[in-house]
Amino acid sequence: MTASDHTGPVTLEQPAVETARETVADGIDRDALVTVFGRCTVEYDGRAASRLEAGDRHVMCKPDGTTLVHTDEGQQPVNWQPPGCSHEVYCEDDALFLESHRSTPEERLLVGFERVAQVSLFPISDSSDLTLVGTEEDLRQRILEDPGLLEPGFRPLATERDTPAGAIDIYGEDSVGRAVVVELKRRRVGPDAVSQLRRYVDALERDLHADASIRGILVAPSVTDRARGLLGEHDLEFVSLEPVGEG
Amino acid sequence: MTASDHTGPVTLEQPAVETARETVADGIDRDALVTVFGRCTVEYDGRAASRLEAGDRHVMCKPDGTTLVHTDEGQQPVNWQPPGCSHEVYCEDDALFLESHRSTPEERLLVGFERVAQVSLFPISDSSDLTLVGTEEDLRQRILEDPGLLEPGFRPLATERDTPAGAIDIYGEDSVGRAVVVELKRRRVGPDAVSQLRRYVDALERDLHADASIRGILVAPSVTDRARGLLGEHDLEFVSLEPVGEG
DNA sequence: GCGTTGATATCGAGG
DNA sequence: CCTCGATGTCAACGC
Repeated sequence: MTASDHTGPVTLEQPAVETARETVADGIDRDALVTVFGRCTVEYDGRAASRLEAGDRHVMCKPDGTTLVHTDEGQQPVNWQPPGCSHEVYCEDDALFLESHRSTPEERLLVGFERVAQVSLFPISDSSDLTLVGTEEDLRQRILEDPGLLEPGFRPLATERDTPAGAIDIYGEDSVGRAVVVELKRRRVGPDAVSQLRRYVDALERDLHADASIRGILVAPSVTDRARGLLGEHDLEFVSLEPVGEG
Repeated sequence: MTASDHTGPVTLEQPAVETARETVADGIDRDALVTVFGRCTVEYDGRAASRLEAGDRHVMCKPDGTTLVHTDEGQQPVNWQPPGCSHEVYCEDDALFLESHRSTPEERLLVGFERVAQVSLFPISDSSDLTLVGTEEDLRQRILEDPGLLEPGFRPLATERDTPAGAIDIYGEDSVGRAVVVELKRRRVGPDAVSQLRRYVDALERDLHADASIRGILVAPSVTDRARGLLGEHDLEFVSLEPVGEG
């Protein structure tokens, strides 16, 4: 390893299409992150089908098989292909084509550049992990470490307890020994979460052949009006709690 | 307007941080799409909180306020900020900082480059619209144009019919005049869709004070085993249909 | 592979 | 603004 290994990006501006093709092919071959900017059309066919007429876009091809087509607006790419695809690049009729394909499901993305304004290759290999705080897992830990946050006398007995309807976030007992199903959400909840909790409570009642009713408690920072109504209809309860303290 | 307005991308390689700052600031000011590649740390604080240690990443700032931080892997950015944020750029301790901020909710993304390998400005303004086929809306149109696809004698009466639980995709009557609630899904469905349909049927029964039971039909290409079981438990029906014909 | 659920989901429509 | 549901959701984890 020498200092020359720290090669920076390679950039071509306004390249001829054949030059662009060679450079992109080389980048893909060397597992570089490749970007192409220029005027292009985009076609997708697979889980759905779409077409985008000519316009200026920024295309990124990652060594893991991802392709992203970005315009000047929006967090989401206007078109894309997920990881695991194989990239191909070729010229035809004086245009540069980037094609990204996979099976299961069968889908294909084709980007055709009538004009290439820039091609860049970025040597990149990022091993750093993101540390994230404030997830549903944090909320679970918070309750397991201090079950009294749910209600005085609550005792957790299991997490991820499986039922025919799916896994229960926290299963436990209240101060008088009644079974409790706890469903956690890291943010404000709507009707879906109530239905989900109801499914778990129903499934557990069948599982346990319970004579006494099982309590269901939804834990989240807050709840919408419609969801609160559903909670009442289904005899479910709500406890307000955030994933991190002092939030 | 002259031909010189068709200025291509501006690219700097291995710029000094102050030069990079000026160029990025100029790009943001001129509503260009700005990319910065180099070794950086990333901090986020808002709906959750996260930190990413130093590594090589590709950062994109869009004129609509979006920021995206991409590594060599994954379709999703490792960190980001949604549209509507304000970009800021400054130097401190010989490092280049990109800061993206918004309120409601209060959140902030800070990218600190200890080394900038490339800065690019892309002049871009894309007006082209994506045409997409194979959506839930296509499935609805397909049934409305040929209600017999659902079952012989089905008559649609309304779409988006509102109930206290939300809007029903298609409301209609079967061949003997019974009310039918139709829930559409463009792809294979799990338990959630069954619960959703059950909510709608329940809400409509209350709304209509119906003595006769209301039928609920889930329309999708296919259904998981667990969802099929739930359909049976809840007296709901399933019809297999895809968003596009000959799919 | 499929099934299920979480996510800083994102996005758009509607009130 | 908030609420609600679709998405070519994506991604992780379990089976």
